[in-house]
Amino acid sequence: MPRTIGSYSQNTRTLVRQSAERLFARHGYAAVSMRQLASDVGVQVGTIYNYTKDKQALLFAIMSEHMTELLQAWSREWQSTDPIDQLSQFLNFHLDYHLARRDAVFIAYMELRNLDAANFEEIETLRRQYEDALEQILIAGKSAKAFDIADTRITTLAIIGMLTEVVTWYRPDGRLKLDEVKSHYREMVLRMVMPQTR
Amino acid sequence: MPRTIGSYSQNTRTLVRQSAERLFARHGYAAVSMRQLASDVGVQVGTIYNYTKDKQALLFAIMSEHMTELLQAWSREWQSTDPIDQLSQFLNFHLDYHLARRDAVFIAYMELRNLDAANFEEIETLRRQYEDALEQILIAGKSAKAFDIADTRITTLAIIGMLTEVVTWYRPDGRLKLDEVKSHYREMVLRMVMPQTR
DNA sequence: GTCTATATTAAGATAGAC
DNA sequence: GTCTATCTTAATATAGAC
Repeated sequence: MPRTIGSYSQNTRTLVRQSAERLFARHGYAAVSMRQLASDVGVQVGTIYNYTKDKQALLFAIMSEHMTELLQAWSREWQSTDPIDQLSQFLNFHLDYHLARRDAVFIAYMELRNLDAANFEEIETLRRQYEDALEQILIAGKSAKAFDIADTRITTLAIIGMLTEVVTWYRPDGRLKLDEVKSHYREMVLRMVMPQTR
Repeated sequence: MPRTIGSYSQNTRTLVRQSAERLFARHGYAAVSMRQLASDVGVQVGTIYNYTKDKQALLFAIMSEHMTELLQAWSREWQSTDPIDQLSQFLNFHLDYHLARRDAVFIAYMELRNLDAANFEEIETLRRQYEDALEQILIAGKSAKAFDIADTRITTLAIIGMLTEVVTWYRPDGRLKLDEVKSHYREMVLRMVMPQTR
């Protein structure tokens, strides 16, 4: 039987990337050896170096592409001009995207310490851009008096912290369905930012 | 000049512990070698093994003592019976305690992957107890109709996620004073749980 | 593109002298 | 209690054959 083009066998570059992402997320960058990675891919260690300059480049590629794709995906996603809708869209987008890419997310949050100084700066810039995307929504909503927020920066960080924490415990077969989780978070975040009469 | 008892020179056991906590927090458990640790303490590597069975025992001791002390400190702290006061006390306590012990906190959140299975279970149990301490406050407040909370477990995790995230960015010389940070978070959390008329 | 073999360095841990 | 010396294993990375 002839090989179906590009279907049966993934190329090694892809496999290296997938294995690295999974292993780094599970055991941590520093704890994973190039031999372990090679064994997981199913090649010998020398082969890995055909696809990456060194171990650091592998980590940086994973984090950098993750952050870039995250920013691109959000820029494609958002459209509404109503502050509340924008915020809801962001919450849904963030949870969907992060839960679908748990390994990359985990790495992006946990492995900052293991980046070279130059690589660290680049990733931090991207992360900052993502935080700013949310803060812009809060700022616009505050100007329009749709939101009542004392400090948009703090609120931005609080919301992202609270949302990202979901990645550490959510399981598809857990007590709550994803839609329930999303609606709970939507309610909590809206309460945080909407004008109140207490 | 005679040595002042217990003042000038800390004993090696203490130094090993302090160095390990700082180095593990900065570089990650897996990335720190016993030689690096010894050098930081100012002894040779053989000496380290007079104070720990192995590297894993060092990590477990740091995490286990941190979690135990955290739980003890909270049990000493809380007293009020009014739900809103209890929650405010928890927020203040959590931020004060976590910001004062950033290294241990960082390790306790980042290095779970590097614990042996048995050690992991033990730490998870302690962490769960701490989460439960907050959830008990929310449950009691909900029963007393002081709080309006759809799902106390989700709200517990959201609050802890949002508070702990502060550790990653707060700096004593930053834009906001600690008291300002605390009051912003108090406001956000109270909005999340208080009955609303929107 | 992958393998084997190897260079080099460093890791965790222990034994025994002082 | 600390040091030096050492065992053993494993790490990153490269060279060169197939």
